Amino acid sequence: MDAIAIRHNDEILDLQTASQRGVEGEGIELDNSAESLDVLRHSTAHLMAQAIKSLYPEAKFYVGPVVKEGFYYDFKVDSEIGEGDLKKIEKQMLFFAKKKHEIEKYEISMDEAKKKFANDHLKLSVMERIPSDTVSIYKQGEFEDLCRGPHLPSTKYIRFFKLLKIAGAYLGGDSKNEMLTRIYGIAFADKESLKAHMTMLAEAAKRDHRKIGNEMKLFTFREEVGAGFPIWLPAGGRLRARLEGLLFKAHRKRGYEPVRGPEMLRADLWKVSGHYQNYGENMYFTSIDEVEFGVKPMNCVGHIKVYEDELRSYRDLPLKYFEYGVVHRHEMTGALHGLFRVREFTQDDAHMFCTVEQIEEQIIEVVDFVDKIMTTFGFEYKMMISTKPEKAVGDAQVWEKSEQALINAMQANNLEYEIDEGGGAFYGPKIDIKITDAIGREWQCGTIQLDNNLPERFELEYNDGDNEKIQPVMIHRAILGSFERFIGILTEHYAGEFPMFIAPTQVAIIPIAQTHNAYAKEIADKLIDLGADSEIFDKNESLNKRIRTAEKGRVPMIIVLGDEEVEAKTVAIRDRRTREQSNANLDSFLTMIQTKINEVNF
RNA sequence: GCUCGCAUGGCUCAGAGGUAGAGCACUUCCUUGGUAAGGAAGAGGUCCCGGGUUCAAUUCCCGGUGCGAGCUCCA
Repeated sequence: MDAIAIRHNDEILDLQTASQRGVEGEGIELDNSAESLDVLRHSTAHLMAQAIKSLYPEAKFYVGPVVKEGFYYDFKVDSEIGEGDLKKIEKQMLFFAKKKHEIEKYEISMDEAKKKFANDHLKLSVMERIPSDTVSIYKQGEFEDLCRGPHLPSTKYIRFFKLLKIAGAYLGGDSKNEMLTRIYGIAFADKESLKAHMTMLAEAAKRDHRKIGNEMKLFTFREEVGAGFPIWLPAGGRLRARLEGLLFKAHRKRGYEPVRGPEMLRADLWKVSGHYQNYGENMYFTSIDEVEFGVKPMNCVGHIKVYEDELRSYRDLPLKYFEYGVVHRHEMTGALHGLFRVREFTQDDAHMFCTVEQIEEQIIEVVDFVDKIMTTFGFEYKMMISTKPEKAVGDAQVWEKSEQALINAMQANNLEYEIDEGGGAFYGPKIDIKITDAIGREWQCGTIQLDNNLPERFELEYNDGDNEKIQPVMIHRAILGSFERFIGILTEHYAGEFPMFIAPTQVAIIPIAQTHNAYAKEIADKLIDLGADSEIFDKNESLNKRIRTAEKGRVPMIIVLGDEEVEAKTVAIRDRRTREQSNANLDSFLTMIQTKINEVNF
């Protein structure tokens, strides 16, 4: 296979640039490696621009970068372009690809470039952001574009691509600027990968938690209730309660104490914490007896008040408080999205107060906790450590020690992690947990954040062995993040087919005729004693209909009861997924359910 | 918050300037069925809200609210 680019001193250079500079390096072939796809997608974006230009000669182009999920190009045309035009553009792209245009590169000075694109205000504004004196132009056929590359040697390599969606986007991402048209697309080195990607997208749409949540009656939203305020329906309530229960026990086992702060606290406290000044526009305020109150957007202040309830000794530390904290945040309307982004949600929040020396062991413990939970749900995950940003508060030494503690914890656990330099919060470094779901999508859930700021602001302290007052370190952490978001992710991860231990209903019981109803009820009662929820499908409908209804309800286990079962004290088990049937006696069935429910412990 | 689009029974959707329809779900009756839709009858809608145009608006226009896509934001 031909090389489409080379790696030179850790830099990816296209062949045009390499020959221009007269350098050589390890060849990169056209495959689905990250480097290769980068080049391919970048060139596909250009091919799209070429196609658009030929269809809409007045088109002006802004930027067309490669992003995580493909590429896009922002541009402006006079006529309206809609979803339906994508096919047409794709066709034109194939036409140019088949022409096998060589992609040439040449450099001109910034002044020349400004002249060249004098009547293209979009390109001019791109150039304003380029500090260098010369710019490069890439040319394929008639089409030329200002670009830094790297690009393929020829359009002939572009074959497996798809334009995905069309949307508006502001010039430079600033809503004060004009709106451009953006088309997103994706490209791969081979047909199979493109197909797999398209299948994944279709699968993702099928798994949309808003759709499944509606079908399974997990939750709903109502216009009259307000945007971003979810309503939990009974089935969702059961699922959520199971999750909460499991997690509660897991916290207790690890020495966390349940606490609870009020929903609203006096605004003065939010001034002390700094939220009033820095997060105020996301908060809801009200006034009670002429005193201003703020509805909590976070739980830390409440937990600080728990800490302050007694004089603390180093012997007490670490102190670990947890709360399923209901918080309100004023998210922008455009950001709201199902359960993923709401204005009221419940965090599985905890705060640890400890000494600087204890940071590392605390982190290790949390990381282990995270591992337990995420592997139970079948998520792969990785950690991202974010270090000190430009704007930061606190002692430089504490920063350094904190960051080192995070890295040590990773290494001690042999965990894969990445570092986001300067990505930390202003008050401390953090670890974010990114999970990968069943169809390969990444989600950010948990986070562990060290905080030197709030202990300072609230003047927290403990007495050390010499009876000196020392400021404790505060660690914020959430593992699921929020129940809302996590249940949304779980719904998509499992496509609604929740495993037994969190399913809203564990067993569907289908008595064949009315004479079997008593036996059905008897089993349902026994299941409740085991902590399992069941639903009896005894409506006046055909057996087939009731089995179908139970199947569509995504209940993990279905049992059918008739004369034989009543007589022999057995159940006929139907596996929802395989549609296979088996028989078991009642006791061993109950034991099996109990085992399945209890086998999960975080 | 911004741009664009959408809003019709519980759900999924069709429809027209002259006050509405389908499927599923629901109710009642018949059917008592052994593993993915048995049959019949029936009930149910201020066509999101507020203005405007019109003899007449659910339909056209404006504003609001909610939802969707994207941007932006995310202590």
